Amino acid sequence: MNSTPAGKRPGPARATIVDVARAAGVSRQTVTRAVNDMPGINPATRDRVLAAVRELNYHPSRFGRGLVKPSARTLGLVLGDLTNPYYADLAATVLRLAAARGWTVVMAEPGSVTDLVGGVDAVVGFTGLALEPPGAGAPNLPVVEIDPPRAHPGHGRIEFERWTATRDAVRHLLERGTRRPVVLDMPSRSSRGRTFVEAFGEAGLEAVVVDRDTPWADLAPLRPDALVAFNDLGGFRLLRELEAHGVAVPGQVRVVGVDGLAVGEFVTPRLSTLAIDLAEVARAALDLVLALSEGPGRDGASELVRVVPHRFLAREST
Amino acid sequence: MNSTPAGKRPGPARATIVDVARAAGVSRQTVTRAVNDMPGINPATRDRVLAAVRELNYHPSRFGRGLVKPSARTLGLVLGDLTNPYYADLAATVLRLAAARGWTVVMAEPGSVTDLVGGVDAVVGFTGLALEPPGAGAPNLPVVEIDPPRAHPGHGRIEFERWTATRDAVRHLLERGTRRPVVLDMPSRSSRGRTFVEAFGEAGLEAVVVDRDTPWADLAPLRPDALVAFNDLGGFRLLRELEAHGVAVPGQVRVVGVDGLAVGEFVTPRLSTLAIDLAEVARAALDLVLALSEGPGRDGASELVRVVPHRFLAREST
DNA sequence: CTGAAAGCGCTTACAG
DNA sequence: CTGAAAGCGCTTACAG
Repeated sequence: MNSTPAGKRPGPARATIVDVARAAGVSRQTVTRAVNDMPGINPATRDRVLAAVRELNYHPSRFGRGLVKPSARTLGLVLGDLTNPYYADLAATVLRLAAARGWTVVMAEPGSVTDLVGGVDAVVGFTGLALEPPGAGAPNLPVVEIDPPRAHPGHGRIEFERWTATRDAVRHLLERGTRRPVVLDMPSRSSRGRTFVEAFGEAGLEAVVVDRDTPWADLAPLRPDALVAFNDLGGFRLLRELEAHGVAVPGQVRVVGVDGLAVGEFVTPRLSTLAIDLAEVARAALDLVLALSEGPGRDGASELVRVVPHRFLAREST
Repeated sequence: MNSTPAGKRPGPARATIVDVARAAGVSRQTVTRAVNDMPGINPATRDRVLAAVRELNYHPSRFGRGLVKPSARTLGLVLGDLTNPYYADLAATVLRLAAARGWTVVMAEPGSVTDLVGGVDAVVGFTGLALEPPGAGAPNLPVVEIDPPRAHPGHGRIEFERWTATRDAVRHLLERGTRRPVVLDMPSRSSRGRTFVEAFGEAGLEAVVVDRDTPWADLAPLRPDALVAFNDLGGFRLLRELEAHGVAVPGQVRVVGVDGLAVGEFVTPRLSTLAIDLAEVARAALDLVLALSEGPGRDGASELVRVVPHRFLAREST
């Protein structure tokens, strides 16, 4: 009498709208009306349907529903290791903002971005170059990249403005007597590192650039009086090493980080840093994604970029 | 000749499998074969189809696909504010493990858990009591709760074993001369707080319990010589306040946290803490979810629980 | 207030 | 190697 194999069910098969309709003795769309709280349904009927819903433990399939109403949007959030509070803080804000806008958020690491394609309606994050899908050409999705090493045509972009804050930091360091600054950077050189080197240059100082993970043992021979860490986490590491070696901070060596992590308030001495308002980054990224998702004409390429400024936070380590 | 409204398209409508089939001059299932890299297709045909795929920027709808193959599983991860490294670290591990198992992870905050119901195939996390959906009865989903305040029938559960580590911590504190311990806890009293109070009791000491956010100004009158923070973040806060007030740690007051955050290594003095292996928690939770998702018989309720032990990490603050 | 029909985009047997 | 048919679970007009 029905199309299912009949008799014993193979397992805990989820109840469908048809099961509920049958149990309540109504049609499928009456179930829809009751479940989705739509008008034009007899209260008694609704109650009967909801009772059946409860009884059968029915939950609408997201697939069936998604097929029909394209409104349920899913955002792919691509971030580095959440173990780094910088990414975690950003994720926290994006999550909150996305939920407020009715989006669902799927998380992925840069390595598994391609799993996202086809599963989400838009992508936000530090996608890097991992975005190129293997076989099927570039994804048609709205993509917003945060602080990408280089612009990607067609993608939205959140750019970090570092000049003002970096100059502030350099001026601050100079005022405290810095003469031999060392900048710790990635082997491939980052925008943050270059900006610091240039700013020092403007001030008449030539900064030495070394690898971001260089231990103090290898730093000491350079006799630095200021260390620019690659990020706050690196700054924490430096602070610890300096303390272990009995080097006074900021007395002998000043240390500045980049990111503006909240935990920087808890280390000793508290870490001076180039902070960025992660909430603003998240907000800008989400706005851009929305614009890309809905806006039809993409003529003004300038529309695709949002700029968020850093600011220098002088705490105790400088 | 086709069923679409014809003529001008309303917007950037996504290409469907039918569009690709028409463009490549093949049937729908040949497109499926090419896109999903299935056997039994002429290489030339496949190339032609893939060319059309690229041209039309086609990506299979996750809804159409999901409707047919129930294999693409989605995990709902419910955690508190990722700003707390404890949750962030856990999220990082779950993400990695879930990806390895082929699951997609949707994140939600405890407040918006109900958005998840119907959108995911299982739920893991600190769901608390927020799990009760408003109208539609309890969800039929496999649910694994992490360290829940109380057991929830039918749900899987990751339990934290605190006794051993707590006794170790108390013994350690006593050896250092602790006589007036204060435990900072939630107003509603937590398992961690109660365990400490009992362990101190076993050792013949009566611990004073105060609110987790009590400032040092209100703590000082109690003349404590050991402070058990609610978690590591609270421990950091205490460390800072103590330093600001010129109180020696661990000389005058010993401080111990709970969580075992990696950043605890960077504060001064480094925070002693009750650590838990978050990777093990994540692994246990995922295993349980898998068992609940597939295992048919739920007779042995003992099967639904996994226990993960804390261990005491003596660092510098005690 | 309620229901019969059509269709969303895809895949899985089943024929050729 | 390729295609016609059926169906996954749901909602949206359209009739009654």
